[in-house]
Amino acid sequence: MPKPSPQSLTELMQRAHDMAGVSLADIAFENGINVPQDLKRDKGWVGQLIEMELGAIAGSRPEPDFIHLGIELKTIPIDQKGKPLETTYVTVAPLTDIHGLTWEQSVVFHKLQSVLWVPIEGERHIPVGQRRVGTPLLWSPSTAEMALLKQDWEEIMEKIALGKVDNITARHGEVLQLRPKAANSHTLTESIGPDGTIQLSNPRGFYLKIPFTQQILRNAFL
DNA sequence: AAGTGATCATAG
DNA sequence: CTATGATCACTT
Repeated sequence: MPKPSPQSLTELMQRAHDMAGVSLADIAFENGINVPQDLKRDKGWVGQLIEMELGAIAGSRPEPDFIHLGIELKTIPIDQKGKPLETTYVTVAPLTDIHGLTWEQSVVFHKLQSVLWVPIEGERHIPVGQRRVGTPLLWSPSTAEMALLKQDWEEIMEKIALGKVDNITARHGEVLQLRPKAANSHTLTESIGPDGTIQLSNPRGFYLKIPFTQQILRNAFL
């Protein structure tokens, strides 16, 4: 029995706050879900579990989790100090038909307009079921954060447009980086080649780097 | 230990 | 394959 989608921001935040301090095993039990021994083969398990508990719309549509509220849900694994353990995936990167695409039109821009961060204990020595949910945080980028994101996005997209996608590494970008996003390194998708024609490359995705998300969480709890 | 590149499951 | 949800695991 799926949970109904929250009808207001207030209701969503109320539900999110009610999860704080609760273990994943408890939340899984409530939803009739089994807890995996580890996340090696269940990498998206925590995210799916929280989506279910909060009543997010299921599916893999390229839309916000709470479309009617314009809010994107992101769980983020943290250590005991509250520091993120992993980078945060944002979206796949368009590698073709990007002529004239602006930052304001980009999927990254829209996805990060309003994000509900749900920190989850993520250290590997803690059994998955015993990991607890932290205090939720509704975030929208500040002017400064937005400027950093825009700058990185524009630099990365310019390289893609110039046919240099295969030369871009995760080192590019201060807060936003481009990394492989595929089943494996042999997966191919169309991209722009050095000569301007269509070629094949490993699909890429945009990720938020750890120091950036760490600041977001830190600012909220200071 | 941090950071980058690779990978896993599932829905459509 | 694309897009959703991310974490794994090797290199530095």
